[in-house]
Amino acid sequence: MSAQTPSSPPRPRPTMRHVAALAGVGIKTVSRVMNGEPNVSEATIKRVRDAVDRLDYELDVNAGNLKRANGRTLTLGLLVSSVANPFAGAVHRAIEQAAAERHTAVLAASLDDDADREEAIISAFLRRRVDGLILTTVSTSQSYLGSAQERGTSMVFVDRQPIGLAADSVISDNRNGAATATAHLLARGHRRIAYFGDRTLIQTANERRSGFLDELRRAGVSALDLPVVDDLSDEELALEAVARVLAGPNPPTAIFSSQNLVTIGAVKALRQSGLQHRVALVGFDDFPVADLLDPGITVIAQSPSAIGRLAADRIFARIDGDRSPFVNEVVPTTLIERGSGEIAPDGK
Amino acid sequence: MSAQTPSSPPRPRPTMRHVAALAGVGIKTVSRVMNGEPNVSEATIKRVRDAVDRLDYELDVNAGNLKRANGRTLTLGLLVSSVANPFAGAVHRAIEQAAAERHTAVLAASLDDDADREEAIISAFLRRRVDGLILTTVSTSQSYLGSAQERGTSMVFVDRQPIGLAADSVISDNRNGAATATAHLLARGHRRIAYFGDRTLIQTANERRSGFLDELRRAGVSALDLPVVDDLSDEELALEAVARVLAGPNPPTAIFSSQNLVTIGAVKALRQSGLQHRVALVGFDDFPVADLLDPGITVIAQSPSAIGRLAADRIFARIDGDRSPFVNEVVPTTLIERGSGEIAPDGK
DNA sequence: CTGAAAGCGCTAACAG
DNA sequence: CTGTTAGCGCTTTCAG
Repeated sequence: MSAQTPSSPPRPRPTMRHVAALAGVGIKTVSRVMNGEPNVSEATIKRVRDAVDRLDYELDVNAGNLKRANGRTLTLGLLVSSVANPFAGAVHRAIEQAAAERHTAVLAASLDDDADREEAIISAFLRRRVDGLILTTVSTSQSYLGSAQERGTSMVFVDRQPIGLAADSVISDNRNGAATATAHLLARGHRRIAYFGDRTLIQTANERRSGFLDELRRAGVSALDLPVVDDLSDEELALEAVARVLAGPNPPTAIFSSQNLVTIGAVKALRQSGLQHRVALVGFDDFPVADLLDPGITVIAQSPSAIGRLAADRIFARIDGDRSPFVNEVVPTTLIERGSGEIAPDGK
Repeated sequence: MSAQTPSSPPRPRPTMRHVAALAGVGIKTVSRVMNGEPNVSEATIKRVRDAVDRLDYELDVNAGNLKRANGRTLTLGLLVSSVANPFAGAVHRAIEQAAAERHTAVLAASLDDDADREEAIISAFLRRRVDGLILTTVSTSQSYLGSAQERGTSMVFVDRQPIGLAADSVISDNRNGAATATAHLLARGHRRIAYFGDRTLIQTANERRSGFLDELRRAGVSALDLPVVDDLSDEELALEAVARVLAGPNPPTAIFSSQNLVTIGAVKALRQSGLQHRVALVGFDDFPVADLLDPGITVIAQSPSAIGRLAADRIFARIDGDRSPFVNEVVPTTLIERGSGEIAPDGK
């Protein structure tokens, strides 16, 4: 056990030369052993290993990649809305798992829907020469990534499609998911359905809104006089907006909320008005213990881990040289009935 | 907008030499401009900038760090139980925020409480020459980190204290938090309190268990015949264990659950037995919408973002050369009353 | 204010 | 099977 105080000047870090000297071999032989290359005798391997252990030597991968032929850094850059967000966490987890199998490390960063920081964060990844980029972007164009792409940095967009750039992407079936939610409410007889959505600058929010409106049109229900509220960026705003609509004239018999925090805000507003068992609610995106609420919350669940896995598979295929045309993979959503979405227009 | 198919052989990436040639200056001048060093005329700066823009040049920080005096990679390695876990996500977020202010990137990895992978993951960080390590470990000794520490890799342990190694750490006040929860139940008159805990190999689980037992002792309540169940590693196991205890002879009038998933398992078990309004429950660690359940779940809340911020502050202080003695920072917990913990022994 | 030379730690290409 | 030489892209040192 070391002292209770940090060791003063750090002890110098051994290099391959030190290992080579101690083992009495050439530096290239050490390199061979460290990288598991063939053509080294068992005896030599052992001598090198011993020297490595004695010195506690750790290979410097950054130095190696400088000269290495393919220039791979075995590092991925992941940009998500926020690493604290459960959806992003699940995506991250799946990517990390796939990356670990390839001895690849993951740099993660949060964008917080701040378009101004997007380019700076990605630039930081690029300066580190990541092999690939997995991105959830918010700015209005990703064309600035064109040259990085041409230089061999693979990239796949997650939960977003790139704008002004051709690239792979993996997204939830936002439009159909929202349509399914809407159809579910229509099937129960609802005609007065309110929509509460996230910021319209976010692509997925727009898609979900479109899915909602599509389905109404398909059913021949005019959306003209239905409450449609956008830009609900947090629970607080959502609660207020839903409460206002519920208290207004001609209140809706059902609600479709396009995002997690909006759904929770809606639940709170319904409770405050005592309407949680009389007004139907379907939310987009599942959340923990949604089944333990009263009523249980019916949701359109996404598959974040499937999205992460697909994104990882895609990027590694590209890194491995796949030159097939870009694809947009659409991951289906699932309707989970838990009670809130099955309330009839008359509150039964 | 580029083509719908990836560009065939990647176009070569420009280096400083290319920029220097195009700008008609020496390579060192480009270096000065890219790093914001002084002693370059405005005119020269502009010519370099123009060349950089024309070529879309990005500095290679890995190459630079090779020769750079302090050898800083501006990279941190973060090891958590799982990046998909909300506690870890909040810690990560806070660390990332502090890191961004210092232009430092964060490599994140999940350990999944698998002691065998711990050393391998950390070794991967070390091979990338991270400036610092922020770690949630599970193995029985971290003495293998001694040499990395002596060589100047800063490290702080989060949610854990290192074993066999002296280093900084930042943890929740697990023991007092658990004692507070127990005292809260004792104060309501409960004497028959059951404990349900996570795997005992996890340090925090042990601390919480100790806090529970401490407080009983302090109150003169024997824990000998109280139900104490450990090693509940998931919701399913917790549900079964709680259900079994509730159905057994002499069931408890109150429950203390030492972790998130255990708490949720307990909630489900109580519901299944219809006892959610008759048996008190206090859980360690808060979770989303705990206030929307019926009853609301009383918890001992941690401050993951405070923990992350403190850990980041600590590691950056060390990276900046702070040589003061190692400290263990203990972050207080907060009791949040929501109903489930305020049920009296007679179910009122 | 600017640039040439040396070399960071490693791997590629070769020669033995 | 092993070692030597060159040089990855950059920063340092030092001379202009």
